[in-house]
Amino acid sequence: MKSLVSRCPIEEVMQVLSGRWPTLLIYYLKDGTKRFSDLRRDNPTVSHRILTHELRKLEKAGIVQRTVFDGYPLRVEYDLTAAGTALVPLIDAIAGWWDAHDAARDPAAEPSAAERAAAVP
Amino acid sequence: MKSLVSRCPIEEVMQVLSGRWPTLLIYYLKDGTKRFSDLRRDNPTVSHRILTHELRKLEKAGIVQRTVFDGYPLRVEYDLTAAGTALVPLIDAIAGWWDAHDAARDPAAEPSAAERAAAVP
DNA sequence: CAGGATCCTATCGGATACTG
DNA sequence: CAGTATCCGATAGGATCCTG
Repeated sequence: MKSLVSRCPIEEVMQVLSGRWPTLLIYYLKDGTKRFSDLRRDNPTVSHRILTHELRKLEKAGIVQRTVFDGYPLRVEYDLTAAGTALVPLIDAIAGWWDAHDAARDPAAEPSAAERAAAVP
Repeated sequence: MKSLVSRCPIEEVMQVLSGRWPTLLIYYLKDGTKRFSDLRRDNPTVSHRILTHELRKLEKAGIVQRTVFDGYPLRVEYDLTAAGTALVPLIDAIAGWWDAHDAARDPAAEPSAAERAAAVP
C-alpha cells in the first residue's frame, strides 16, 4: 500500500472498506474460519463472482487470510488476520453508533427535508 | 431510514459512509462550521456536483446540518450534528487502525506493488 | 456563491456458463 | 467446490455550462 499519492489514512482505508460487502464479510469472519460456501450461505445475496473478488481485495489488504486445500472437491478457507481481528470491534462501534443514532431520530417530529433557511445574521 | 429490507446496522451505515468522500467530509467538518467553498478548498479534487450530492446525503442521514443564509452572494454553512460529532472518533479509530496495520507490514519483505498473483497470466 | 442540469466515463455488482 | 470468463445494468464520480 503506502500509495504515495493519497497518504491520507482515511482515504486509503476507505478504498478497502467501501462498498456493500467488505465490512459484512469481515463481520461474518469474526467467528472463525469459513469456507467460500459458508460465506455464500451467510449472505445469500452476494454473487459468486463478487464474493471471490471482494475476498481477494481483503486478502491483498492484509485483512483476511486465504488457505487452499488441494483435493477434490476443492476446499478454500478464509480467516481474519490479526489485523482483521483488530478491525472487528471498530466496525462494531460504527454499527453501534448507527443504531443509537437511528434510534434517536424522531420520525414524527423532524420532517428532515425542511430547510432552516434564511437565518440571516 | 429504518429500511425494512436490510435492518443490518453494518449494511445501513455503509450505505451512507461508503465511497470516496463521506468520511473525508465528516473529517474536514470536525473543526467546526465550513462553507461550501471551504470544503472545496479542503479537498480540491472533489467535483462541484459531487460535493453537493454527498453533503445532501450526509444531511439526510442526520450527520451534517446545512444552513442557508439568503443574500447575495449566497452563503451556505455546514456543521456536524451531535451524531456526526460522535462519529468522528470512530472514524479516527479506523484510520488509526489502518496506520498501525500499514506500519506493521514489512515493506522490505513485501515488494508491495508486485502482486503475488502476477506471476504469469 | 452555491447548486441545478446535462452528458460522459469508470467502477460496482449481478447473471450465467464453463473449468480444475 | 471454488474460481474464471463474459456480458450486462446500476451507480459513483467527473466536466461543463447555466442560474438565483
